[in-house]
Amino acid sequence: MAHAVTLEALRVLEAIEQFGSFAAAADALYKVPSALTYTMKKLEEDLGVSLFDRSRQRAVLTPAGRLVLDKGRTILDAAARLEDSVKQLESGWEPKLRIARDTALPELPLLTVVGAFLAQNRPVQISLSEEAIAGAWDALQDDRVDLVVGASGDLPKGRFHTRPIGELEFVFTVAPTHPLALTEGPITAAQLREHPSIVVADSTKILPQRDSGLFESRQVLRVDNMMSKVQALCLGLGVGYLPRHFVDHEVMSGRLVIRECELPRQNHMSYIAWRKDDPGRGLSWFIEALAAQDWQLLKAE
Amino acid sequence: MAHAVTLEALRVLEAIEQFGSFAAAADALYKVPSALTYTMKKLEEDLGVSLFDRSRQRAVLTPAGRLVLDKGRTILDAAARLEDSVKQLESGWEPKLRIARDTALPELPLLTVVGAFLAQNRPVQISLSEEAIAGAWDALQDDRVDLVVGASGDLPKGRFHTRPIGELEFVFTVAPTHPLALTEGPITAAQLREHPSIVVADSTKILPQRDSGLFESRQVLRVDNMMSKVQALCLGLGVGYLPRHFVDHEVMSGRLVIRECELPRQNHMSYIAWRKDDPGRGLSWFIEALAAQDWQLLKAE
DNA sequence: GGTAGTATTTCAAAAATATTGAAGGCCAAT
DNA sequence: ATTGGCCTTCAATATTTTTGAAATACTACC
Repeated sequence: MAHAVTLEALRVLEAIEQFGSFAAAADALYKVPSALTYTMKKLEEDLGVSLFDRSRQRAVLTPAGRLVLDKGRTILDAAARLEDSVKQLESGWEPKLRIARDTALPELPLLTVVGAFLAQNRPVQISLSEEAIAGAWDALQDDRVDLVVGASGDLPKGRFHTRPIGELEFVFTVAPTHPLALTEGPITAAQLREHPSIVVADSTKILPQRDSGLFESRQVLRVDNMMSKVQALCLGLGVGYLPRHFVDHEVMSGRLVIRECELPRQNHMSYIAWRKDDPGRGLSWFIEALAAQDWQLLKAE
Repeated sequence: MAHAVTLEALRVLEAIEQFGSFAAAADALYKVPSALTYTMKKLEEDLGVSLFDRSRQRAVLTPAGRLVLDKGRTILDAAARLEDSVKQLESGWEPKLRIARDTALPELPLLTVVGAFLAQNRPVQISLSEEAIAGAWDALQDDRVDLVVGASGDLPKGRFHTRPIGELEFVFTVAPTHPLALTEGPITAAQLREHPSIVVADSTKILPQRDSGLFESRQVLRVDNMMSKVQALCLGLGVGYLPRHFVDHEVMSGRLVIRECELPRQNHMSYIAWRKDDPGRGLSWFIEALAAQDWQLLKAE
């Protein structure tokens, strides 16, 4: 057979893995188990590999099966997106719009904009997700999202369009109960090393951990989003820089104090970014709306 | 119908576009034209769009058809690679290995290594291509190649493994007949502006042109590889920096002269780079062989 | 350790889908 | 106008997929 794999076979494979058995998958697909057996047998035969270990009752994926499943998923994804693109071509509205927010940005402004969009009752499904550090770029890169809010850092421009939305300002904070809350003068690098620091880890799965807090601390606690970092700081588990807009409220309520630190953290420009495909009407609307939104950052330009 | 597209339909679509007509595609696919009509009709029906404009004798793609074709191609590609990965899983040898060389690197060392590989008679098809500037990274990114030799510049590390192979040294050259060949002292920025410069353009399709020669010249001639640049320089069409190893031979034969220039061009480190998938035995072999090869660069480290 | 229950496969029959070839229409070039 | 090439339609045919019943094998539970 010239070409082994079919989307149908990949779908069946995915369902089997997802539902845990041929029988369950057959139910979900409104088919009969033997139909799945047939499809999988054929795929195995055509690929010349066995995809399942059938030595026991419950069929379990072989490494080859896992490989085909993993790569197959991205193919199925791409196929689904193809269908979406076609729909977009008709109305101009994309059926789905996936938006990621960098964890350093406040959630409220985004939700406000999303609310305004939903009120228009467009045929566009919105998905929101949160990314940290380079994760936002990666998500865009890998076509896991269509629009990123708050991406920053060394931007892999070129394949993306970007638009600055403001500058993130970081302040060094500790809990009022923390030893470093009471010391005199700016906190030194030496003092820092004496205390754990809280760091938001890169949400990228692929990257070797690259951290946002850069100082070398005796111990580092990694969390995967900014709210966790705020919590950890408030509890006095460690010290670290926070975006200013996160801090104000906590300082007011006495849960955190701002200190000066010898190792300053650069401000960085925050962007919205999207892929250089032709944007649907939904994406275009969001770009404008998000750019006009107040993100509680230092003014852009 | 739940899911419209099938790989088979995409293949047919691609063949029709490639061979220019239903009839020719049918021939190529060893089918009869009406079979293709049937497949395409079904795809159109399922997608709810017409893919061909049939108002005239020869069916021609509609914009929707073009869209499906373009996106479909990458899906077909991915499917083909899936099958290759499965084969790789058995023997360890990947069926195909696509290697890109940055145009700033000499071709000979690569060909030497490739020769040594071919002599081993492995079941691996090698494809070579040439990229300029960021094109190499993009090719890797987009999965158009598996291994890049000579990538440099701000490297989007993280999702790639890299290994330095040496430092590229650039020297400013002009033809002996060129007016700037005879001036006194280092060439100034002002003098530069008086003459066209030859620039290797980014081979990336997506990026807005980003050039490797950075000075502002009155006029810029863009070429897409280093050999063209050498030719253009030898002909005295303009001036520009060249990697040293390209220059030696031309200087010996009197076709170029080296001048000093006020706007120096930084050396940059050259890398081999590959994706962080599990490498096949072919890729592993090449990584070692290429790293051990003498690239006529300044020594790495 | 037997047994009921569940999971998968096998197989032949039935259903659905794809392919074929002949016929027809239409365009374009001679 | 005529001819030849290109695409579609349609009914017949071939192929592929689905089904359900029976067979086999494993698990877990008494």
